[in-house]
Amino acid sequence: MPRKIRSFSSNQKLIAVRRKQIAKSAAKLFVKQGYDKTWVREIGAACGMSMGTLYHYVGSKKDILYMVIDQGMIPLQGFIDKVTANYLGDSISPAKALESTVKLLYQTIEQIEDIIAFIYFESKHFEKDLAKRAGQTEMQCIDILEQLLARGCKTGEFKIVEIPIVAHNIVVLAHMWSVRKWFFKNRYTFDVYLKEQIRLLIKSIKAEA
Amino acid sequence: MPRKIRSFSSNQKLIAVRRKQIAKSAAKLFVKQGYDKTWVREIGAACGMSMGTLYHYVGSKKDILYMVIDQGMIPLQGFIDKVTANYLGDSISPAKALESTVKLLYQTIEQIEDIIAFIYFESKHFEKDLAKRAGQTEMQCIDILEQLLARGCKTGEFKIVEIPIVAHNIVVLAHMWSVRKWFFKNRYTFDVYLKEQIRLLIKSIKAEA
Amino acid sequence: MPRKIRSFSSNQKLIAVRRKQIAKSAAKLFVKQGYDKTWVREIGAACGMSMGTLYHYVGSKKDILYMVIDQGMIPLQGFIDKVTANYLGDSISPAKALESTVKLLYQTIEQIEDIIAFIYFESKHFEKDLAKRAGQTEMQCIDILEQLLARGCKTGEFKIVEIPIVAHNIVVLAHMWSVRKWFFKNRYTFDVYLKEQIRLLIKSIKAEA
Amino acid sequence: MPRKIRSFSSNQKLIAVRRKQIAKSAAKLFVKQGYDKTWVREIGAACGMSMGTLYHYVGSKKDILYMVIDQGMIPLQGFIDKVTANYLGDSISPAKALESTVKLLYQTIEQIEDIIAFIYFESKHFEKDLAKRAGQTEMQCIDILEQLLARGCKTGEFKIVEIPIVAHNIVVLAHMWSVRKWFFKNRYTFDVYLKEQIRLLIKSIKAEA
DNA sequence: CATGAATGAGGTTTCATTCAT
DNA sequence: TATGAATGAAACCTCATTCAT
Repeated sequence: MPRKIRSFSSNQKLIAVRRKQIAKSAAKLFVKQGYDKTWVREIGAACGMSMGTLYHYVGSKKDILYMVIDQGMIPLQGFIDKVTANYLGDSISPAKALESTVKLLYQTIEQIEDIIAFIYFESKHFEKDLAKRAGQTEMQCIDILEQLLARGCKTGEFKIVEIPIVAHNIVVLAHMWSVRKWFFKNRYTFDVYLKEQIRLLIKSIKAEA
Repeated sequence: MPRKIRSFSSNQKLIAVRRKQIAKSAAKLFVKQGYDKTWVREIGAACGMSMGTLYHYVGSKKDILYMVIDQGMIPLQGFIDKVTANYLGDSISPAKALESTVKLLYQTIEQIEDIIAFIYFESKHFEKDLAKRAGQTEMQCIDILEQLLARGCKTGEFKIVEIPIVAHNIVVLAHMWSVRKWFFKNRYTFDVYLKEQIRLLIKSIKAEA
Repeated sequence: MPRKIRSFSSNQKLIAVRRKQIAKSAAKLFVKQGYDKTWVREIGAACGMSMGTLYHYVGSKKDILYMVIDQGMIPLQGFIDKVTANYLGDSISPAKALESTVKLLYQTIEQIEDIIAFIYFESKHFEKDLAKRAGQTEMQCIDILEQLLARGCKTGEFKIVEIPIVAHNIVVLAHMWSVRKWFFKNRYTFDVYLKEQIRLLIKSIKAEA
Repeated sequence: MPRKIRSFSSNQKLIAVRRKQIAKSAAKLFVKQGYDKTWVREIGAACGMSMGTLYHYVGSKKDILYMVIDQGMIPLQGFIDKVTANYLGDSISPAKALESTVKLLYQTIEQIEDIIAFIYFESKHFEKDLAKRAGQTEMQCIDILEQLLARGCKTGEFKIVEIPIVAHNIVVLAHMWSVRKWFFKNRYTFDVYLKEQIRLLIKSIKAEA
């Protein structure tokens, strides 16, 4: 259920084009400066629209924020779809499926690392509505991971006491690559970080001989 | 080196008392509403001071923010001191020392969970100065953990490829109890969360037989 | 090198118009009430702009002060140009040239008497930058007078021991018509004041037979 | 008629002592920073009184300003008395009397140059009442000079068209040593300035042979 | 007689949104 | 459909003065 956004235009195609332009420019600015410190005027300038024009396609600054978050979540939706299609079935071993899924998750999150960091730093200022929207996609990711972990436990490959905690850890540690860049930037490449986290994860959950 | 804060009073004891009152009230409001959305007037009202009075003990709103962060860091400093005194020596086995330290870290962070969450959500808007101040304490925690992990590797109890990543994970997952309350609140008690994270940690790093 | 002043408009012509309006209204108010006791709100009201509008064409109250001073200095710049063009050459006798120049100087200063008085009363509170800007124009006037006086000394028409003091006296006494209106207003017309000061000046410097 | 200043004390002697302390400290601060930018708190600190104590001897910040100006005018009153006693009679030649008087005037004003500059820069902010008070002393000086000049005209030593203008010039140029220090400081000593101004004055008014 | 903690009205500046052209 | 000038509420900080002790 997308947020209803006011527009003074009736040309649906044009609306879509303009909104995508707006969201793209706004995303960059929001990420760089934060939501509050970005002026609508700046967003307009960044996408070559006057303020009047911008307000023809968008009802408020909040609307733009919603658009940015929604745009940002698209790759994660892609991740969910892909995993659901490929890794949730019984055809692959749980360990393999988990590893592939985690790898894909990390890569997806790295793709949108700016948005991820932005959400961490600004979500407090989100209205309930928006926070829930951002949280939902994430919950779906956790959900998928829980399913994979559960399957591994059932087959005896994994031994886990609290599946939600493990699933949650996976997601959070994927986020941290973006959120705590200041710590990792000069220490590791993404590939090393990913490989190491997967190693630790597997070791922590695999059933012992 | 504490930040120099202006005061119009010369009664050091009173200054300390008032500032503690201010920091306490401000912390609550900052955590609830964010820094920008909290008015100085509100802080004054919350601690029963007029704005004029408040500004006798504090030079600016920024000063209050510094005080809040500094106050918040005190328990963590205590943690650092305690661990340095008790667990860094050779008298205890690395595994025991690590477990005690992690437990203490989690408990300490839980104590100041509001501040921790606040820092996560607002640090992006902090001035360099303040960000560094908040980051420093955390780096000290990571540092201590790295030492403990290194000792465990040397004795052969642990087997770790990238110590900084493990240390970092420990701290981050401790934070997450505060930052992502919305996820855990209705699922686990703090004790279960703590116990489970420790179990996962130990399993992920212990040398295999 | 004019001060860079922020504006949110890109219509240069409009900016110029609005700024002139603002400077004009502000000048009146500054002169009447002083800088500190004039509110930006008042300036806005005086030129029919809301505060928001005013701040579209001006970055700060200080900017307005700069504009007022710069506007005020324009006639003096005109004076300098005119004298440089007409009276600094050898074509006119030094006495004639001096007399014409002083007359023009007095008339110019009378034109901007409000600004002159304002600068006397407020320059102490100006930032270095602005004080220098206001002082520079005046130094140019003194400089021109020194040249004229020096030429008169060379031709033997004048006999002066300390040229800078005489030049300085000329400028100061021209200012005084503005600064000390309370003394002269009910005693003399501008023309009598001017004529008399010129007479005294000439007598004080002319070489005796 | 001195301004009536409120006091909570009834010990007249103590009142006088305290007020003198206050005026002295305040004068320094007013001169250095201007009236508005000097806090009552600062004045208190500068003369070692708490704000409460200060307000026992003084009714308001304005009162302090009055005291400072009145204190500052005392040397000028001395000048007036001395000249009245010594130079207004017929016993000395007008030229001699004028020269001595002008010299004394310049010296007196130099003594209180800070206050003189302060009055120039701040008098705009004075209430009518105070402006008049400061102006009155000055008018007395001008008056004395006018008498001396008039006598010289009567004896035929001077030839002056507009006596008030000359008298006024004398006073103003004496002030300028204080007000425009930035111009003279690096060019002349006080003695040279004084001597030169007297020479110019005499030449401009003496009757020709 | 002395103290200094408390008060609170008042001025500058920001920036999302509207609406006439 | 596009423009951008205009609006004005809202928030930080200052500092003279009072009054309980």
